[in-house]
Amino acid sequence: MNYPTDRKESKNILLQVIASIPKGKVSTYGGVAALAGMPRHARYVGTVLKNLPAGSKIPWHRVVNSKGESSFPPGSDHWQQQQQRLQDEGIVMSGRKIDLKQYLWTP
DNA sequence: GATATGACATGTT
DNA sequence: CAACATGCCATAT
Repeated sequence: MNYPTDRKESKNILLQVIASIPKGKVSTYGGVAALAGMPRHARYVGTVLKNLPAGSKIPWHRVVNSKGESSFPPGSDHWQQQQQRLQDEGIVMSGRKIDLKQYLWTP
Protein backbone atom coordinates (compact mmCIF):
# COMPACT_ATOMS: atom_id res chain seq x y z
CA MET A 1 0.00 0.00 0.00
CA ASN A 2 1.20 3.40 -0.91
CA TYR A 3 1.14 6.38 1.29
CA PRO A 4 -2.02 7.25 3.08
CA THR A 5 -4.45 8.74 0.67
CA ASP A 6 -7.12 8.35 3.32
CA ARG A 7 -7.87 11.84 4.54
CA LYS A 8 -8.57 10.52 7.99
CA GLU A 9 -5.23 8.75 8.19
CA SER A 10 -3.09 11.46 6.66
CA LYS A 11 -4.63 13.97 8.99
CA ASN A 12 -3.71 11.89 12.02
CA ILE A 13 -0.19 11.44 10.77
CA LEU A 14 0.21 15.16 10.39
CA LEU A 15 -1.10 15.76 13.87
CA GLN A 16 1.24 13.12 15.22
CA VAL A 17 4.21 14.79 13.58
CA ILE A 18 3.23 18.18 14.92
CA ALA A 19 2.72 16.71 18.37
CA SER A 20 6.28 15.42 18.31
CA ILE A 21 7.89 18.81 17.77
CA PRO A 22 9.88 19.32 20.96
CA LYS A 23 9.31 22.30 23.18
CA GLY A 24 11.62 25.16 22.32
CA LYS A 25 11.81 24.11 18.68
CA VAL A 26 9.61 24.83 15.69
CA SER A 27 8.87 23.39 12.29
CA THR A 28 7.43 24.73 9.08
CA TYR A 29 4.22 23.79 7.27
CA GLY A 30 6.20 22.30 4.44
CA GLY A 31 8.55 20.60 6.86
CA VAL A 32 5.73 18.92 8.73
CA ALA A 33 4.20 17.76 5.49
CA ALA A 34 7.51 16.35 4.34
CA LEU A 35 8.14 14.55 7.62
CA ALA A 36 4.67 13.11 7.36
CA GLY A 37 5.63 11.67 4.01
CA MET A 38 3.51 13.98 1.87
CA PRO A 39 5.63 16.55 0.10
CA ARG A 40 3.98 19.63 -1.37
CA HIS A 41 1.15 19.50 1.09
CA ALA A 42 2.14 22.51 3.12
CA ARG A 43 -1.25 24.13 2.63
CA TYR A 44 -2.98 20.99 3.75
CA VAL A 45 -1.16 21.26 7.07
CA GLY A 46 -2.65 24.71 7.49
CA THR A 47 -6.09 23.45 6.63
CA VAL A 48 -5.82 20.72 9.23
CA LEU A 49 -4.63 23.06 11.97
CA LYS A 50 -7.43 25.44 11.17
CA ASN A 51 -10.02 22.80 11.94
CA LEU A 52 -8.51 21.95 15.30
CA PRO A 53 -10.98 22.20 18.15
CA ALA A 54 -10.11 25.02 20.52
CA GLY A 55 -8.13 23.75 23.47
CA SER A 56 -6.56 20.93 21.53
CA LYS A 57 -3.30 19.65 22.92
CA ILE A 58 -1.69 19.95 19.52
CA PRO A 59 1.17 22.47 19.70
CA TRP A 60 0.04 24.38 16.62
CA HIS A 61 2.11 27.37 17.72
CA ARG A 62 5.29 25.49 16.89
CA VAL A 63 4.45 25.59 13.21
CA VAL A 64 5.57 28.66 11.27
CA ASN A 65 6.07 29.52 7.63
CA SER A 66 9.32 29.06 5.75
CA LYS A 67 10.44 32.57 6.58
CA GLY A 68 10.14 31.88 10.28
CA GLU A 69 7.11 34.12 10.70
CA SER A 70 3.68 33.49 12.11
CA SER A 71 1.12 32.92 9.39
CA PHE A 72 -1.40 35.03 11.21
CA PRO A 73 -2.03 38.71 10.59
CA PRO A 74 0.36 40.61 12.88
CA GLY A 75 -1.48 41.82 15.93
CA SER A 76 -4.40 39.41 15.62
CA ASP A 77 -5.44 37.31 18.58
CA HIS A 78 -3.93 34.16 17.20
CA TRP A 79 -0.79 36.02 16.34
CA GLN A 80 -0.31 37.22 19.88
CA GLN A 81 -1.16 33.82 21.24
CA GLN A 82 1.51 32.24 19.12
CA GLN A 83 4.15 34.84 19.92
CA GLN A 84 3.43 34.49 23.60
CA ARG A 85 3.57 30.73 23.66
CA LEU A 86 6.78 30.61 21.68
CA GLN A 87 8.36 33.11 23.98
CA ASP A 88 7.25 31.11 26.98
CA GLU A 89 9.17 28.21 25.52
CA GLY A 90 12.31 30.27 25.42
CA ILE A 91 12.25 31.11 21.74
CA VAL A 92 13.80 34.49 21.08
CA MET A 93 12.48 36.52 18.17
CA SER A 94 14.38 39.03 16.12
CA GLY A 95 11.67 41.41 15.07
CA ARG A 96 8.69 39.40 13.87
CA LYS A 97 10.75 36.48 12.72
CA ILE A 98 12.45 33.66 14.54
CA ASP A 99 15.82 32.27 13.53
CA LEU A 100 15.12 28.94 11.87
CA LYS A 101 18.83 28.16 11.73
CA GLN A 102 18.62 28.00 15.46
CA TYR A 103 15.14 26.76 16.29
CA LEU A 104 14.08 24.61 13.38
CA TRP A 105 13.43 21.06 14.52
CA THR A 106 15.51 18.55 12.62
CA PRO A 107 14.86 14.94 13.71
C1' DG B 1 -17.06 18.68 -12.32
C1' DA B 2 -15.70 23.68 -12.62
C1' DT B 3 -14.32 27.55 -9.69
C1' DA B 4 -12.76 29.72 -5.64
C1' DT B 5 -10.11 29.68 -1.23
C1' DG B 6 -6.30 29.26 1.95
C1' DA B 7 -2.65 28.96 9.25
C1' DC B 8 2.18 27.52 2.17
C1' DA B 9 6.77 27.54 -0.74
C1' DT B 10 9.96 29.26 -3.98
C1' DG B 11 11.73 31.97 -7.62
C1' DT B 12 11.90 36.74 -9.80
C1' DT B 13 11.71 41.64 -9.71
C1' DC C 1 15.00 42.80 2.11
C1' DA C 2 10.01 43.34 0.30
C1' DA C 3 6.50 42.90 -3.16
C1' DC C 4 4.77 40.06 -6.83
C1' DA C 5 4.07 35.95 -9.59
C1' DT C 6 3.49 30.90 -10.06
C1' DG C 7 2.98 26.45 -8.52
C1' DC C 8 0.64 23.26 -5.32
C1' DC C 9 -3.31 20.58 -3.40
C1' DA C 10 -7.10 19.46 -0.18
C1' DT C 11 -11.79 21.58 0.75
C1' DA C 12 -15.83 24.09 0.12
C1' DT C 13 -19.56 25.86 -2.88
